[in-house]
Amino acid sequence: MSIDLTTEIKEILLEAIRKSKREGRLPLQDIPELLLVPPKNKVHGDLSTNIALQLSRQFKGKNPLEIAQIILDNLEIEDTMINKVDLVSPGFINLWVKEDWLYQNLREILKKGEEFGKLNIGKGKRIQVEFVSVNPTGPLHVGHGKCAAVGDALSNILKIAGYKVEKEYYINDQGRQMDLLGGSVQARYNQLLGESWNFPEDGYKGEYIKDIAQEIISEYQDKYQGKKDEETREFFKEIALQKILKGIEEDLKEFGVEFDVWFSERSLYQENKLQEAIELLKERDFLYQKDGALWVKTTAFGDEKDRVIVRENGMPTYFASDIIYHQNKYQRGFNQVIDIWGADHHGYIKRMKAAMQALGYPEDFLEVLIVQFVTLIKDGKEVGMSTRGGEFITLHDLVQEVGKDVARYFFLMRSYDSHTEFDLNVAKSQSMENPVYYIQYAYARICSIIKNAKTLNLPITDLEKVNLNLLDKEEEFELIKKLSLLKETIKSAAINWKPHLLTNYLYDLASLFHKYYTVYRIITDDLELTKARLLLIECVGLVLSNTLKILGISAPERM
RNA sequence: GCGCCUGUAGCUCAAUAGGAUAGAGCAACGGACUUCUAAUCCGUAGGUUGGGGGUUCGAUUCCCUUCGGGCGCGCCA
Repeated sequence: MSIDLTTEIKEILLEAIRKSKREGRLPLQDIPELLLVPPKNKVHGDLSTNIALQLSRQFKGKNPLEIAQIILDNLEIEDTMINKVDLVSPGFINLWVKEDWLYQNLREILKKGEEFGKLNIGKGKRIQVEFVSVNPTGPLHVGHGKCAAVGDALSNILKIAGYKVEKEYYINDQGRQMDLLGGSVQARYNQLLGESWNFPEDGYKGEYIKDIAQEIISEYQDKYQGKKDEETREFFKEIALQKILKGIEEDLKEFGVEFDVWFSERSLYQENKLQEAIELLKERDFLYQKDGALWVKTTAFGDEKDRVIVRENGMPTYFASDIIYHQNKYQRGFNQVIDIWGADHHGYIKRMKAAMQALGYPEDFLEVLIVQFVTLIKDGKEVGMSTRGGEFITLHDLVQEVGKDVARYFFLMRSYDSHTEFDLNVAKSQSMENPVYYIQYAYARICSIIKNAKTLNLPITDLEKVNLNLLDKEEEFELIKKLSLLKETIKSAAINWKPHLLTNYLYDLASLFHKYYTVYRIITDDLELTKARLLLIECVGLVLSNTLKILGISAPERM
C-alpha cells in the first residue's frame, strides 16, 4: 500500500507543528485540519497552506507570520519531496515540490489503474441516497432527470470515497392519486371501446394514459368494458401502476441510473409500523390530540407549526408515511440518509428533520438536498414544461434527442442548487460549444495516439524502463499536477456533496491535454522521449475515464 | 406576511472549507491545419461580485439590512 503523496507532505508539516507545540513555542489546544492546495498564482509555489493564519485564531495578538516562522524553524525538508519553502505575508506557507514527487504520481496512477481515485474517508459508513421517487402517475420529465443525475453521481462519488452506499427509489403506491390514476385509465379504456364514460375530476389527462388504456385493450380486449365493481377498479389501479413503474424504470436505465432498492409505501402499512412510531412519539412526549386529530410537536425542533399525523377521520397523512418510512430507514441501520428532492418540496424539510429528532435520531441522520429547477431552451426560447400544456418533454425524449452522456453532463456541470438552463441547441451541437464532446475528444485522441504507437511497435507502459525525467516541459508539469489533484477533488466532492466539482475537473484536465497536444508531439523520433510521453498520456487517459465513469458518462475510444 | 434557493463579464456559469491579482465557455474581433483526429489551439477585449452596513490580517463566500428573480407555506400527495 503506497502512501498518498499529498498526505505525506501534510504529515511533514504537521510534524513541524507538533514539534513546535512540544517545545512550547506554540501552545496549541488542537490542530485544525491542514489544507494543502495548489495556489491560483504560480509564483506562490506548487502547494500552499494557510495553517499559520488558521492557528493565529487560537491566540489572538500573535502575528501569523511569527507562527509560520516557528513552523518553518521546525520543518525538516531534507530527504522529503519538498524542494523549497517560502513564507509570505500575511502568513501563507508556500511549498515547491521536487520534480520527483510529480513523477511518483504517474507511477501511482499507472500502478492503480482503474482503482486510482479510491479513498477511504467514508471508512465504510453506511449511507443511503434516496432520489427521484416520483409518484408513479406519469412519465419522468427533465427535472426528474436532473435529480437522477445528481443522485446517481453523488452515490458513485460517496462509494469511491469509501462509503457503503445504497440507492433507493420510494414508490408512493397508495392513496388518492392511485385511485385517480386507476380511474383515469379505466375511463380512457372504456372511452376507447366506445362507452360513454365520465373522466374523473382532477384525473390524469396526458396522452400516456390513453397509451396504457390501448395496451390493456390489446392484452385483455373488452374483458373489463362497462364494469364498475371494486375488483375492476383495483385491476385498473394495479395494472396502471405496474406499467408506469416499468416505464420509469426503463427511462432511468436508459439514462444510466439503476437503483438497489425500490421501496413500496404500501409495504409500510403491512406491519403496523405506524402504531410503533406513534407509541414511540407518545412515549417521548412529542404527540398530542387536538380537534380529533393526532399531532406531532415538530415546533419543538424549529418547525413553524405542529403537523397532523393522523386525520380526524382516522386516515394517516402523507407525513405519517414519511415518518415511518424514515423510521424504517433508521432501523435498517444506515448511519445517514440523504434525500434528494425537487425545489418545490423544500418546505417539507423542517418538519421531516423535526420528526427524526422527535423519534430520537441524531440531528444529521437525515439530510435533504434540494435540486433547483431545469429550464429547457430551444432556439433561444423557453420550452414550457407543464404537464397540462402540450409541450411536455419527458426524460425519455431528452435522452433520445441529445443522448445519455450529454444529458447527464449538462445536469451535473453546474451546482445542483442553481437553476439549470438546458440549451437544447448547444446540447445537440457536436462542436466546441459542447463540453461533453470536448472532454470525450481528449480521451479519444489519447486512445488514437496509443493505437498508433502500437502499430509502430512502440513499447507502452513499461514503467521501470521509462525515464520520466524527460518530462520536463511546463505543460507536462501542469498536466501531472492536475492528475495528482484527482483525489483531493473527489474528497471535496464527497464531503461537500458537489458532483459538479468533478465535471469542472474533467474540463480543466481535458483542456490541459488539448493544449499539450497542440504544442508537442507524443510520438517523435526520440524513442526515450516518446516512451515517457506515452506514459504520461496513458495516465491522463486513465484519469479521464475513471472520472467519467464516476459521473456515469461514457469514454469512447474514437469519435 | 413568513420560510428556503438565488443575484458574479453582453449570455450561461466557476471560484475547492473565509485566502493571495474574481476565472472558464459562448457571443465579438484577430490568428494557427504539409502535423499522433482542427469536435483542437493561440491572442485581444470584457467586472464597483445587485445596493448599503458589519465581523477580521483577509469577504463572491459568514452576519444584518434593502432591492430584484424562483419556489414553498393543507387534517393534498
